[in-house]
Amino acid sequence: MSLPFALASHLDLALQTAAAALGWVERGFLPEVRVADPAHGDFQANGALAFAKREKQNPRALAQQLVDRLDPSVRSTCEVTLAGPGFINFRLKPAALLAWLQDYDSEAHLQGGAASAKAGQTWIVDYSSPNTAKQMHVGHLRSAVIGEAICRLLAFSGARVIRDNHIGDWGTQFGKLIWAYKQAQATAPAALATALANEPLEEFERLYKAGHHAAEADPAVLDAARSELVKLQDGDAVNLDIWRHINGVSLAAFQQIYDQLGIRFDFAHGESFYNDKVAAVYRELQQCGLAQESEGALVVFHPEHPRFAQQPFLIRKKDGASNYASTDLATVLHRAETYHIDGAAYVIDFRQSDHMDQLFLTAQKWFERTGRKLPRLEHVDFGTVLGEDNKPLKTRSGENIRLKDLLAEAEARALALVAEKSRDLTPEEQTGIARIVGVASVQYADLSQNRSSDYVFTWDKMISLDGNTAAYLLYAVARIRSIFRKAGLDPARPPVAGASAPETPQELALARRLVQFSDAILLATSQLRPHFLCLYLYELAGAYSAFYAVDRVMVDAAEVRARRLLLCHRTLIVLETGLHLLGLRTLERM
RNA sequence: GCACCUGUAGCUCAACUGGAUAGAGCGCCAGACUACGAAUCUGGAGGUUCGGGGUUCGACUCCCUGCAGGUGCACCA
Repeated sequence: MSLPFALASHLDLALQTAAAALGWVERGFLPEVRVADPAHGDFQANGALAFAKREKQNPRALAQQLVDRLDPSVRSTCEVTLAGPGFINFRLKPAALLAWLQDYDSEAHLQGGAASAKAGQTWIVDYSSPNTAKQMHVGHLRSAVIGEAICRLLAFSGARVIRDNHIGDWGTQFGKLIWAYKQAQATAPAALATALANEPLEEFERLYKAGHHAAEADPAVLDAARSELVKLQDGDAVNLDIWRHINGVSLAAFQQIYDQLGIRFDFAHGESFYNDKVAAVYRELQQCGLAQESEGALVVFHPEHPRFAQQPFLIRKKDGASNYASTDLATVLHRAETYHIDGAAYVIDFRQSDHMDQLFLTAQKWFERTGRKLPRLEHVDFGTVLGEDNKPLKTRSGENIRLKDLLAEAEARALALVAEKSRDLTPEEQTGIARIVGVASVQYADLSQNRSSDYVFTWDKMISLDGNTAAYLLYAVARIRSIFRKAGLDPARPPVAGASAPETPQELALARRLVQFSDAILLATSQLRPHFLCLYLYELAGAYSAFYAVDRVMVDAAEVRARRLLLCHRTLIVLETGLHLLGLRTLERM
C-alpha cells in the first residue's frame, strides 16, 4: 500500500470523481475536505451540505449518493461514515497510517511530497527592510521573523524564492548625518576614527542625533544639512563615499542579527537602487493617464475607491524628489521584468495598509494599461509588539529596545534556566543550548500568534517551557533523540523493519497527527500564516508527550518496539522539519 | 470627519474563512516518577464569543447598527 502525501486532497479528488459521475461538478459541487475533530474522524467533507442547499435537496441523501460512488480504494484505506445533516467522515485504518509513515521517512521525502503545491512558481519576499544608519530595534523583529518563515514555507512548497531586503538607504536622514559627520571630522577626527572603528553603527546613530538636534536649534544648520542631501543626490563624490560607508557599516551590523535569526538575503536592493528607475514610472503613469499634477506634486487618484478618490497616492513630491511610492512602483516593475515573478509578498507593518492598497491598485491599472502581466501582490501585514502595559514595547526610559539587546537578554534568561535544569551539562554546552533556546523562543513567540493582531511580549511566558512555546517543542525533540542515544541507535537509520500498525490510543492519536503534516503546511503556506504550522507542531508534540508517558518504546517485543521507534522517528523528522521551516534551530539535548 | 484592524474563560491566545458539544496554555483545585529526560503527563472547575438586530438547516465567522481600543488619512519611509 502506498499513500499520497496530502491525504486531504487525495480524498478531495476521489469525491470530485464521484461527483463528476453524478453530474454535479458542472453545477459547482466542491467536496470541502478538511481535518476533522478526532471525535468524528481524521478528515471530513462538508461539500454535500452547501451543494444540497443550492440544489434544494436533502443533504444527507446527496452525501449518501456520493459515498456510494466512491472508488473502492478509498474504503480500503478509510472507514467512511455519514453523520449529522450530511457530513462525510473518513477515519484512516491503522494499516493505512502505517503505510503513510513508512513512505515519508525523511525530511527530503516530506519535502518531495509537499513540493508540488507551488512547483514552477517564482516568489519574491520583501522583508525586514530596516533603515540604514540606525540600529535594528524591536519594531524590526516581526518582519524579519515572519518573512523568513514565509520564505522557507514557499520554498518547501516548491517555489523558487528570492529574498530581498528592501532597505531604507535613501531617506532624508542622510543630510543631517553627513553634516554632522563632516563637523566631527573637522573638529575631532581622531575621536571620530576611534569611535567608527569600535562601534561604527552606534557612532553613526549618535552623529545623526547630533545633526538632528543642531538642525533643530539652528536654521542655518538645517539649510546646510539640506544642501548635503542635495549634493548626495546629485552624485557628489565625497558625500557618496560617506553614504556608502554608512550603508556598509549598517548592513554588516544587520547581518549579525540575521545570523542569529538564520536569515540570509539574496540581495538588498534598497531605495537607492531604484533611483534611476523612477523617471520611467513618472513618464508611464502620466502617459497612461493615471497620474496627474496636484498642488505641485504628481499624484494618482482612484475615483472608484471610497477613500483613494480623495486621498492621493503621492508619487513625486512638489520639489521633484521621489518618495517611497515612486520607488515601490519602480520596484514592482523591476521585479516583474527581471525575475518574472508569479508573486511578491510584502512583509510589512499593518500601519502601511493604505500605502500598500494604493500601491497595488495603481500597479494593477498601470500594468493593465501597458499590457503587462501583473504578479500576485500580497501584503503580509502584522500587528505591533506590545509591552505588558499594552503599549508598544519600549525600554523604561521610553527608547526603542534594540534587537541586539533583546536577543542577548533572551539568551541570558535561557541560560539561567538551562543552568538550573541541566546541571549535568558543561558550561559550554549550557551556553550553546541557551543560545538556541533564547533566539528560538523569541522567534516562536512571534510566529505562534496570528500575525494580524498585536501581540504582548512577556519574557516569562516566552522562555517558559509550558504551553505553546519553543522550549516545549525543542524538549520533545530532545527527548526523542535521547531515546535513540541511550539505545545506541542512529536516528538517521532507525531499525523499524517489521513494525506493526499503531494500536494503542496514544499511538493512533500520534500517527493521525503525523499524517496531517501536509494539511498544516498547506494551510500555513496558502494563507502565508506561519501560526497554523506552530499550532500543528504544538499539538504533535503534545500527542507525542502523551504517547511517551504511556507507551514505553524500548520494550522486548520486537514488533512493538519497531512500531514505536517508527513513531518516534517520524515525529522527530516532522518536528524538526517544521521547526526548521519556521527558522528555528533544533537541539540534540537541552 | 472618513477608512481599516481588533474585541472569545481572570490573563495570553486558537478556532482551517459558514459546519458537528467554541478549544489550548498560564493561574486555581486534585492526581502520576525505584523503567526510555517530571522542562513531562492525567483529570476538574472556569463562556450570553463587546451589546442589539438580521440572513439560514447551521453564525465567533456574513450583513446592518451601536460601544470600546488601536492605526492611517498631501509631500518621512
